[in-house]
Amino acid sequence: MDSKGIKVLVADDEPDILEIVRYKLEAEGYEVATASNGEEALQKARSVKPDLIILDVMMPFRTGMDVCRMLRSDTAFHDTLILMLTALNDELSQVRGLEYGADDYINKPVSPRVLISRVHALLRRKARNIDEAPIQLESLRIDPTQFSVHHEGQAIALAKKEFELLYLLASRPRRVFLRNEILSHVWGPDVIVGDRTIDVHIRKIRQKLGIDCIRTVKGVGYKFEM
Amino acid sequence: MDSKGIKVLVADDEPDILEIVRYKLEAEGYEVATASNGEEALQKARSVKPDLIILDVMMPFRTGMDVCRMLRSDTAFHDTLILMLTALNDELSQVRGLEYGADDYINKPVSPRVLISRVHALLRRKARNIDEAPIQLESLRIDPTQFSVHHEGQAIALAKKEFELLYLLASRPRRVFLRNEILSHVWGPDVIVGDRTIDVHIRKIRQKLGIDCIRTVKGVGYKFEM
DNA sequence: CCGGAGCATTATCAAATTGTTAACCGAAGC
DNA sequence: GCTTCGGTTAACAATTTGATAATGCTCCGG
Repeated sequence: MDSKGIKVLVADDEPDILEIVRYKLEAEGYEVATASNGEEALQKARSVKPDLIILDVMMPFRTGMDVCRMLRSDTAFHDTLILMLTALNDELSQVRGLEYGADDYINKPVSPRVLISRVHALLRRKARNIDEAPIQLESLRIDPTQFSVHHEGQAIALAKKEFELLYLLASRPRRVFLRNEILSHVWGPDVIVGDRTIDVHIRKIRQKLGIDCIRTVKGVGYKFEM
Repeated sequence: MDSKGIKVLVADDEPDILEIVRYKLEAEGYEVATASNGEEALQKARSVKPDLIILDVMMPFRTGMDVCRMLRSDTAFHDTLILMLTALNDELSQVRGLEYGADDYINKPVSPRVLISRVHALLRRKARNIDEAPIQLESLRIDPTQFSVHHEGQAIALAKKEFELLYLLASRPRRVFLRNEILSHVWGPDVIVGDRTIDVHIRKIRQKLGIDCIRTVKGVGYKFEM
């Protein structure tokens, strides 16, 4: 239940890899910025203020480790996640990446699947630690830290999946979420469930909330709108 | 699931694997073409124009990576999905598969179930290629992210086809779109529908919008103009 | 004025999509 | 072990959408 306006900066000097990673991340709903060298990565980090930075170790102008170290010494990036991509079996850089304060690192070559799942994991971790922002929309309050939903002061009990689904939709009011997106965010990227499963959960949410705030966009998906 | 008219090309030099994959894919309703070496894969790709190509890395005449790279350098295959089958633990080819622009890859041996689910996932993503740029023309706002149209603040509900048609026209104001162009963009390149179908949708849009912003160019097509 | 070409409109029907209910299954609690 | 709850699925109902046919309109040339 993430990727509401979550920004990821990807820095790699290989244009192809950059594009594939961008594609994959965007398919998961993240906002993606890219940089093709260390210097650009620093600049973009400052202008974009991403939640997560994926850094290739080997880059022109500044190495990923350089960038990592500089970001970490800046308090503005204190809780920005950094994921390092290290060269094949270059264990030394793993160590040093860690020393410089990366939150995770992956050995190249890396499959897109693995990368995405690590990204998810990192962001989930961050979300838990830092605390996810409660959403307040008119009289409806959705608080992920308490896992609770209140409407006009009344507590409404939602089951886990129901809550996650509602939280996803409400995290970006009026944006349409395709059924695929919903599946991949609430159920996970590779989970296969039946076609009617989403509907049923939507129905339960509508039923329990008692207010009409989830719109069906036929042939497309669902969106939250008060 | 639909998978109507979706074409998949499978290239592998193992006849048994080829047949199993073909069988599974056809059972899912895909149209399947096969090739048993790299050269043949290239030819078939050009003649069949598949939506997705499954490439074995190790093939005679041309390796899968070779084929992948050649296809990617051809603009006609720019948005053709490529799924690479790599030998077990052949990590090097993973990297290179990525560099050459495969959209995903799977390590052999692969279970048919997994293969099918990856294929589904890839095609779903492709299907969802909404251009995410909202269009704002005077008091009319067309937002593909929200799948919504607003005129002077008022939301106007359009059905999917109507929305896509309007979005196409509005994406290039004052440019005339021929009926063929409209058909191939909104309905797809190979869909055959009657002559009056476009008219009917145009009418519905005009009706719902309430403003006269779609001009008929007799004998030619339609254009958007505020 | 007439007739045809091309488009607009409307009604209608089939297909696609979603809503709803009930039943099932497994895991967590009692 | 029994019960409850959440999650999933299946089956069917309800709704919406898209496509077509039929008909009307309008512009034009003859």
